[in-house]
Amino acid sequence: MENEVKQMEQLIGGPIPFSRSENEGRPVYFQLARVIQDQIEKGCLKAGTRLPSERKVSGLNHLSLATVRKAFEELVQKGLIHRIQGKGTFVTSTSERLQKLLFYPFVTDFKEKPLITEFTFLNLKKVRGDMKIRQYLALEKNQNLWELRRLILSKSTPFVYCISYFPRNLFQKMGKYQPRDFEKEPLYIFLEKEFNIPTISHIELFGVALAEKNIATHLRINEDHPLLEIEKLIFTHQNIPFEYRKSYCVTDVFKLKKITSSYKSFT
Amino acid sequence: MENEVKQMEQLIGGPIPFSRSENEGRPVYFQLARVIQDQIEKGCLKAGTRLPSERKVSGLNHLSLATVRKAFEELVQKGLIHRIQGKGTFVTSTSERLQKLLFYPFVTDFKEKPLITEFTFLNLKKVRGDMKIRQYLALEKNQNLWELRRLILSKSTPFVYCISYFPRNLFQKMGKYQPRDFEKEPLYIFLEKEFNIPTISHIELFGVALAEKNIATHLRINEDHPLLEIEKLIFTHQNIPFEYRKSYCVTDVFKLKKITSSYKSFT
DNA sequence: GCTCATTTGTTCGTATGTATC
DNA sequence: TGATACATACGAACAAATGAG
Repeated sequence: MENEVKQMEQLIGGPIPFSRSENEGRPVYFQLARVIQDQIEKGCLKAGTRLPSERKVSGLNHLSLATVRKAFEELVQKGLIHRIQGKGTFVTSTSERLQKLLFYPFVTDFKEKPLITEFTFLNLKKVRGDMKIRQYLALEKNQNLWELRRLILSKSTPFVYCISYFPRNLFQKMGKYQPRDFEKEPLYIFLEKEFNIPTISHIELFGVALAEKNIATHLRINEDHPLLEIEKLIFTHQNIPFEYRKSYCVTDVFKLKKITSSYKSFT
Repeated sequence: MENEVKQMEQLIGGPIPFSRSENEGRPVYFQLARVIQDQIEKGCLKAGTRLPSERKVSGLNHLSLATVRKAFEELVQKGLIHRIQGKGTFVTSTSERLQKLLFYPFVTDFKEKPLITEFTFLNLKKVRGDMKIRQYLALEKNQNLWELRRLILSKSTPFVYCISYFPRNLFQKMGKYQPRDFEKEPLYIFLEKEFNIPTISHIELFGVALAEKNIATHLRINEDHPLLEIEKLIFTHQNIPFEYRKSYCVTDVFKLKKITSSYKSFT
């Protein structure tokens, strides 16, 4: 514990890499927030680690408490850190950040709770991938991909067939895991824990597709059955894409639910 | 201008309906924010109106500037108000809040910009509506609905068929508008301006449907063509639903795009 | 183009309350 | 109980943007 805090002091408690004379027009709190965010994005500050206290940062850097506070609040708003009264300030993990953001929230009706789902590992192999996918993931010529196929079930009934692609250079040791490892927790939690790649944002494209034979078999439906097709590109810090995913969903009974709010609701 | 501010002072610049002795454990800034939010939700403070300045609220209510500031910041985070240096603090309108939240952002690819779309009015009539819709919109027994049908086009090609339902009691004079009124701006802007009902949040259910004859004709496709079906329930303040919408989208060329971020990106 | 009053934005300092261990 | 850390609240000063004159 003591050791962790010591380490942080060197990073952001010590001399912060900006001087107040050449502050480039940006306010001090903004620059401080930037420096801390950089540490988090570079992976120096890992999920769960405690930052030094307001007072320490304020004292060591000759800043007002209010300034440090404002910098911290910036990062709280972004979901990068969270603060617990009496305990301290901590780097937020992907699972904490996405706790309420289910990737496959299927329901029968607006007011129903999402299905409880389980994943089944089907297949993991090395592939080159077609041009489109390689472009999405910004691959170099000599780089290859992992292709991961999974099935999502509810009460033992499969209803989503899911193909994921990952750049090999970011996930070199992915081949060493057991099928079980891909099934016991959401993938983005697995990826943060094992590869230190947090999930920050994603873009989805929704369309319709007809089931081809292989997929139809796994989903226990007829060939050419209409399916909800979702293409998803998933990003880590600094808008770097690390996964392209294609999902085929049976929506005869359950439908995919998305909630959008223009602002945080009152608590 | 002077008159507007005067009016506000009576509302939130005057004696605020809480006394510091019986503050119920909630912090002062929180109670102040709550009072202002109530005024906005009740419609007393309409979109675009200016609130009294920090100093005025602070002085008239014997509060610290920092306390008023924190209350205002709460409401800024929620998107209810926005502040402009040198000008003042203003109630945010729906169109400002949803400016970047397109309802039908269709694209050919992840990186492409959304299609420019136009709406065509098809039909508006009074209906009773089936049980399901009446439940969604929490209708009383004697209340009826408006049914609005529209077509969404891009470059004169129709690709979304859209049926909306509204409770008649909230939109009594809807029948008096011309088709043109439904076509010249997004519906949520029209509804805020004409009926003073801001759009705050919505829930969507995504599924697949086959085109029935009437819809297929309008969309210029074959019957039973597979379509992306979106059911949407739209809410105003205090989670009150005011529209149920069903959209049928042709996704052969363009796909619906959704962006999800676990936190605000840096600017 | 300039000045001045107004309004929000930033930064400093201080004190006290409250949760955690 | 005490030490630590965040949360709330107050007061003050100056910077920066805006708009009216």
